[in-house]
Amino acid sequence: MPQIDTKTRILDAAEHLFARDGFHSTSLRAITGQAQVNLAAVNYHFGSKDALLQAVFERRLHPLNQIRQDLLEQVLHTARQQNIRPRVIDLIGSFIEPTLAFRQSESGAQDFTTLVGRALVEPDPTVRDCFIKLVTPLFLQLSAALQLALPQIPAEILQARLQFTLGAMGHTMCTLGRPPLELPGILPPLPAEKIAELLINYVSSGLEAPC
Amino acid sequence: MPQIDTKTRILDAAEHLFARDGFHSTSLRAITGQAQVNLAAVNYHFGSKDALLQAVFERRLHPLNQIRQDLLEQVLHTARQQNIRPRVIDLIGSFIEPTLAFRQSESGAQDFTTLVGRALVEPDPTVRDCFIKLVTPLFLQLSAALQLALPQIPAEILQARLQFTLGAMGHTMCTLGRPPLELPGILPPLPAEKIAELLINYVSSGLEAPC
DNA sequence: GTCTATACGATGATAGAC
DNA sequence: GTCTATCATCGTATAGAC
Repeated sequence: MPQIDTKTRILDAAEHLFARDGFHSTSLRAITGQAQVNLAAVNYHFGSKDALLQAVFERRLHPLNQIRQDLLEQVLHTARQQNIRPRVIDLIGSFIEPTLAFRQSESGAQDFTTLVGRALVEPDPTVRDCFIKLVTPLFLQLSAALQLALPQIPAEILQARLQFTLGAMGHTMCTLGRPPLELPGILPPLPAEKIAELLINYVSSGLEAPC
Repeated sequence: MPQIDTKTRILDAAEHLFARDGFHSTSLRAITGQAQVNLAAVNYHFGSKDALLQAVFERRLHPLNQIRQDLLEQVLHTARQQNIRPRVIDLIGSFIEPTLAFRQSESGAQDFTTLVGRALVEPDPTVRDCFIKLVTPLFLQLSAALQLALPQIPAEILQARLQFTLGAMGHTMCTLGRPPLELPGILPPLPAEKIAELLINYVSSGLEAPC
């Protein structure tokens, strides 16, 4: 009798191996081997390898996006009440801070951020689209909120800047555990909370820059 | 008789397939098949699959880094002559603009930027280290130059911000060709030159932000 | 419902004859 | 250098035990 149920064991193993080796380089046999379950269990519980990938994304993203969305709406609500524009730093904070907190708390979350980093640069639609469609709704909300906070910035410029932000954030999250550039002349890495604070500061400044 | 020599055909095919499918998911057979050369030719010309990857990186990075370094030294030289601090926007421009120009000009450069994007998030040292060691010298020079331009920023903060910059830049370069988020509510993408200008503006602002 | 054992067809790696 | 026979491994499907 396993302590953890089969579905979870498969998800944990898949998350780890997809992050470490990439989706296409990871075989179902490697996953079921690590999870100590039968090969066919993947097909039984998830239907296919693609569906398993989607389940790996959903398990983490659904609760995380819920938190981010709640925070975002809270920021917007407060601003509306006070009849002022929301602050960029608060909007961005509602997006970045839960991500960081989540990454620190849950075991396997580090693997997950690596997987997200991979998905962001993946040209193959199997992996990329699977991730993109889960974050797009929230991303559009954030985009609209930032447009509200920065009405003087043209929409297409703001959108480009949001892409830069996504890149900075994704890269930071998925390389947080590792040494930044493993070579001499590099200072020891800062603690994750400090990095998050610096990142929010950095991207806020970039988003608000005069055109 | 081929119009292009065997080594180049292998490099072109490897660059394309490594970018599209990832290093580990690309077989030598796929490469030699696309290049229309014999399977053994890879081992003859490059020695191994790993060495081929390194050659793919070097072919693009050596000339590109040379240009970036020349530009960087030119910016530093001008500042020294005028006895003023170099401007962040010029330093960052010397790093980003040649990359963009190169990406636009050379065929296959788009594949290459995708490959770089992959290398930046790759946990496996085979791919990652191979790339990192080729960009580190220039990266350290840029880091030192920015420290000169921004003496009021503590070194460890500047270093974190440089990592954010690397993330924003890497992500931008490797997703330039694709639609940013392929869903409704998204505006048509801007031309690459405009994106580069916005990116330089964005990261400069982020780097210079008050602590 | 859950899980296991096993099989299938496809694809790719490997090594030895030519 | 090339071709080919052989073998390993892939994702998926199915039959049946608990």
